[in-house]
Amino acid sequence: MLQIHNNLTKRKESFVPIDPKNVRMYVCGMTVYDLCHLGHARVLVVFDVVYRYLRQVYGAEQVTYVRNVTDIDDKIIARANERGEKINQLTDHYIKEMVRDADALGVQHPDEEPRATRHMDEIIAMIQTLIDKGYAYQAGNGGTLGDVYYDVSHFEHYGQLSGKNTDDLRAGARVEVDAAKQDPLDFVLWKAAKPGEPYWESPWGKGRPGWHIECSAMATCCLGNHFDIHGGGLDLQFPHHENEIAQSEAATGEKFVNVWMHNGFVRIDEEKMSKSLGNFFTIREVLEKYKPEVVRFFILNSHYRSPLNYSDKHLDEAKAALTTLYNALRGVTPGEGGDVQAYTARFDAAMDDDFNTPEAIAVLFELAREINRLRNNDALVTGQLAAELMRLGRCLGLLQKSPGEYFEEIEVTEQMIAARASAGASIDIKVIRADEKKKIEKLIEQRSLARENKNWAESDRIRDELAAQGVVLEDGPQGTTWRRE
RNA sequence: GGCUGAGUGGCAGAGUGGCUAUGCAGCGGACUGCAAAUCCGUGUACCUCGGUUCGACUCCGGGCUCAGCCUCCA
Repeated sequence: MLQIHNNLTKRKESFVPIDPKNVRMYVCGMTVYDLCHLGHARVLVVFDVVYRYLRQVYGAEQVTYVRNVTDIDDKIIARANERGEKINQLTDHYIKEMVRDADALGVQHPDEEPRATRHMDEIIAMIQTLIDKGYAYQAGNGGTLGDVYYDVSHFEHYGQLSGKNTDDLRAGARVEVDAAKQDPLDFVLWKAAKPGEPYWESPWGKGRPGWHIECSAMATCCLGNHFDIHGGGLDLQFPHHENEIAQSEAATGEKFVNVWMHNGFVRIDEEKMSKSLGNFFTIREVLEKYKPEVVRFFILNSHYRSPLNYSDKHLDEAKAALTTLYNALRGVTPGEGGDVQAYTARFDAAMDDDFNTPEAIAVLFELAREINRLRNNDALVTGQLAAELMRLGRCLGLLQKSPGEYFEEIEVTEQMIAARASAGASIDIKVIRADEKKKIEKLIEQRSLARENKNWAESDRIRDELAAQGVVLEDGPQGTTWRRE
């Protein structure tokens, strides 16, 4: 049975869906004013795997995954102003870029991707409900008329998720005191628009939502007042998720979420990667050096709640490990059936244990070794094991390409295209790839001829020539195979 | 200061009250024209000090160290 570490109770618990016919999960997605960095990649990949596994357990049609986009906030306004763009020009652009990155990483699309600006009615309605129920107030003297705040003192369970109590929070020197707030812990639900700022009409005048309310509104709108899983990066635990609980439960009078999941940080040199520290890598930058599947493997080779240290060395290791896995699949024709239960069971047991992907990956390597042991003796069983390896890999979003695709695919650069264009050759990427492949295979043929004649010098020369292009040759009983490094 | 989480072999990273994680790198062997890939074999690993126990890396307590949250951040 699936066990999940619930951050609300700080314990691993058996996962019992509210409705097994409709398991519902909401994950806080991006605020779209810049390219996604590796921290975002981790959220995308981790919850993609959660989604895939839930679909496997409960059925593909029985899971609803919602990942929102926050497309209005102070940083977006600031960035749009810097660039002299309209905010939706900016946000549309970065949403596209985000989708590109997510697709590259093999992240499946959520069932819904609501945007804050398209749920303004629900947001305003929820704020109104909070005011009506006495959980929110308009700023009085000293505040900007039209600001609406959430009254934390009215919400009994405030601090449960983050393990904080309101007295400690008030005592903390870092809580900024704002004259408009009745209590320093109160947070803004609706911000009055300053001149020149984008705004929506509301009962409190022109303005925009505060940071947390949009998630409460979108989550309850898409998934109902009470749903199963809410996820996001650990840095959202406080105050964002704490405030979401306060808003949602006060407004609906129902429990908001059963299970809270937070993935750990990506670190660089033992320090959190973050925008404020400026020590982040964008997904785009990393994908210039490593295949997306390598990045995905790197992320999943650590448990989602552990810190993940980024370095080229670790990515190189991930690449080597993935190569081993794909090597096992080479030259094998997958076949159904066979006695693979032991592997399935161990893999599922690992996933059932709070999505223990490193343990699940270990099972993949054991399959690979067994395939390599048997490949020259038992084609039938080898094929069955290979099919199992790919099937388990699918649950992690790994090993879904053919080994040929994985090893032979070349990066077609702008320069290559330009060079070919000026030479009058086709600039169709498929044609370029085919041409490159032909060139390599021609050289391999020449080398095979040399080897038949025991002309080792020529044979090695060709091998070195290809190696210089990043092509590795492997001589086997069935001839020579090649792969790109 | 308050509150979390973590400290495992050369590196990365799971896990368990007594029994092989796994990967990368290393070493020895097989295979190979040589390689590569692969297979076989190989490494006195569990921060520290006490306690519980027949037995603890694994449970409990103290200490040390690291990271994070308490302010925007996935």
